Amino acid sequence: MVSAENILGEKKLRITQSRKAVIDSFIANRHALSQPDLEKLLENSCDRVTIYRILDSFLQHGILHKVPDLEGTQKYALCDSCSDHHHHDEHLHFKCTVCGHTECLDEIPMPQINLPEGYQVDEWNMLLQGICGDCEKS
Amino acid sequence: MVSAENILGEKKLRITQSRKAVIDSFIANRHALSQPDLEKLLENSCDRVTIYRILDSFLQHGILHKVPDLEGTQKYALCDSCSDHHHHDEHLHFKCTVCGHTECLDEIPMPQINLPEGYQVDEWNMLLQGICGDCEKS
DNA sequence: GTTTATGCAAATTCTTTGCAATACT
DNA sequence: AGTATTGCAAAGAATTTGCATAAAC
Repeated sequence: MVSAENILGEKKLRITQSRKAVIDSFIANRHALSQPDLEKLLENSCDRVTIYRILDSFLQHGILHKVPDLEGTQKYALCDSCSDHHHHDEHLHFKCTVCGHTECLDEIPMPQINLPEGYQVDEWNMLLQGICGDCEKS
Repeated sequence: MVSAENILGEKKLRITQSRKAVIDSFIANRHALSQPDLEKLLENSCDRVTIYRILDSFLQHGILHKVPDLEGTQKYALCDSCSDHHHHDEHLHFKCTVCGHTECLDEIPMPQINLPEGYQVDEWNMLLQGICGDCEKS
């Protein structure tokens, strides 16, 4: 089981209340969160600006990765196997148009793609949109 | 050859200076553009707010589609075969980390993906990032 | 005690809305 | 002429920066 302390300790980052609160939000809500989402969740425990800075720092240290979205505001999710400055989030993202949540589908392999000559790919991101298993039942 | 007048005529939209200017920007720059990009390109020919409204209208009429991006500001590109209210942009997007441009790779087929039971997909978007053919040469 | 992170204030950028004036058919 | 689009003003979000205070090691 991942804990905020574990994650911060591994990355040799100071264990602060704000950082723990941000990580705990991602653990509790299993879907991707934006800065405004976090601001609402944490309005009593930490400042708006602090959240921006924590998100930046977590991106750099491979604790969070960016999640593609077509709504304008950037979303983030916990990394599974990212190292500093290099992300290895080769997985799919699924956004449900009913509940609005975006989840990482880690277990599904990324498909093979043949690019034209001369293209060099470092990172790839995929966003599927539709109705998730939970929402379809209701 | 596509022209702004053709596109607007087909969609039965009024042919205005601003709309032509927006479409011409997309034709001239072959990569995806954001509202701020357009605002710079068109600062003498049309108003900031007008650009937002044109982008909305073009999305609805299938003239433009959203392009996934991890930088926060939404990007748009010309649709190839979209109809009103339903987009068929099942193609890849490639963002070059050197020149910063995102292009549509229409000729590459979207790979097949097997989702878990109960997921229903309406739309899918893919963003590859790396170095494009042009930038790699230099 | 030293260093790093946080909070607050303020500025900047991005986006939306209302309404009167203008341009299009 | 009639209708749809635009421009302007202004408000509301989202994001960034600087600096003094507070928390972590």
